Amino acid sequence: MEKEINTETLILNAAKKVFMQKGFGATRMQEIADEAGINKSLLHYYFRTKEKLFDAIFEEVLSQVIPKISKVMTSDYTLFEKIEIFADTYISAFQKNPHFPMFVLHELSSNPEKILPRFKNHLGYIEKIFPQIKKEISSDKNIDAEQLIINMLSLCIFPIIAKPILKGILFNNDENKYLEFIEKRKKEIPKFVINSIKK
Amino acid sequence: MEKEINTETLILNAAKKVFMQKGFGATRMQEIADEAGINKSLLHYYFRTKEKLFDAIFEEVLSQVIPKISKVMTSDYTLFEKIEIFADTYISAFQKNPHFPMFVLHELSSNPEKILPRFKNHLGYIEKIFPQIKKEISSDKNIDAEQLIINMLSLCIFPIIAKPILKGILFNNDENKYLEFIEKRKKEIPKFVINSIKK
DNA sequence: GTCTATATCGGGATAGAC
DNA sequence: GTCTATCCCGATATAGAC
Repeated sequence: MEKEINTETLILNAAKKVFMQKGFGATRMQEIADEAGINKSLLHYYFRTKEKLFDAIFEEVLSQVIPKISKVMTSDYTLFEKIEIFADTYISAFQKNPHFPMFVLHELSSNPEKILPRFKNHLGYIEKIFPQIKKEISSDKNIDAEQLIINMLSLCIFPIIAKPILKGILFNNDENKYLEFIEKRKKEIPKFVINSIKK
Repeated sequence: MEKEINTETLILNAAKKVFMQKGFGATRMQEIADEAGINKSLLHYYFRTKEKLFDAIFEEVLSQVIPKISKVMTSDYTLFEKIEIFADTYISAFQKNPHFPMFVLHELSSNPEKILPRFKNHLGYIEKIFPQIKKEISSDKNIDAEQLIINMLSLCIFPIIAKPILKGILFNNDENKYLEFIEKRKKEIPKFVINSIKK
C-alpha cells in the first residue's frame, strides 16, 4: 500500500526509461529529471554524475533479465526441452523490456572495454550448456555447439532489435501484427531449430 | 591515377567512418575534421549542418550495400540456391562494413520516423522473394514465408552486431577466432536453414 | 576554398538559499 | 532533501581574413 515512492527509485525508474531508449550518449540529464518530475540538480545529489547513474541502471537491468535465463540453462531438462523453454523465456523477457537488447548491444558496441567486464559477470551460463549439446547431439552429427547457441540467440534477439524495420516494412506499421509475429516465434523458433538438428 | 582527391569525398569518407562507429548522437564534428585532416569549419562549408552531412552519408551507405543483396533476391536461382548465395553475400558485405548493421539498426531504433522512410526505398527486394518461398516450399509444409526470411536475416546479422560479446565471451578476445567463426557461418547458415525446411 | 577567431548554445556539474 | 542560480566546458555554427 506504500504509495509514497522515495525519490531515489523515482530517479532510477526515469533514468532506466530514458537510457534504454536513447543510450548513454544521447541521453540528457534534463530529460531524466523531467521524466521523474523533479529538479535536475537532484540527480546529482543522489548520483554524483551521469556516468554513475548510468552504471546503477545498467547493473540493475542486467540483474533483472539475466537470472531468468541462467536458471533455464542450468536446469536439468533435456536439450530439446531447453530449446523450447529458452525461446519462450528469452522472448517473454524482451516483451517486457523491448529496448533491453538494443540498449546492451549498442553500449557494448560503442564502449566494449567499459561494458564487457561487467557483462561477463552475468554470462557464465552460456558455457554451462556446451557439454550437454555435445553429449546429446553434436558428437554423432556434425553440429557445432557454438554455432547452435548463436543461432538460438540470433533467432530470438534480432526480431526484437529490428522492430522498426519489421513493423514498418513487413507489417505496414501495424503494432499488433508485429506483436503477434513475435508471439508466434516462441513456438516457431524451437520448431525450426529442432527440425534442423534432429535427423 | 587521379591521386588528387577532392575535399568533398575526403569529408564523406571521414564522416562515414566516424558516424558508422559512433552513431549520429555521439559523433563530434571535430572528430570528422581530424579524421579528414582538414579544418572543422570546412565541414560546414560543404554540408551546412551535421544533420545534412549525416543524411548524405546514410544515403550513400545504404545504396552501397543494399543493391548487392537485392540483386540476389531478384535473380532466378532456386530457393535453396538463393539461401546459399544470400548468406554468403550478406555476410561478405558485412565483413567489409562491420559497423553497418548496428549503425542502421541503432539509428532506426532511436529515430524511426526520420530514418524509416528513406530506408523503405531500398527494401523492396524483401517482398520479391515471398512468392517463390510459397511456391517452392511453404504450400505443402507449414512454413511461414515471413518467419523464414526473418530467420535468415537474424542468423546473418546478429553475429555481426553482437561481435563484442561473441569475441569477448566465447572467443576470449581472439579476433581471428571470431573472424573464422563468421567465415564458417557462410556455409553453416544455409546448411542449418535448408536442413530445417526440407523434409 | 581554406583557414582563424568568435558567437552561441546546450548540457553536466556545483554553490548556496531554504 | 529540494530548489534556483550559475559556472564551465565542449560542440555546432558563423564571420571574416587570406
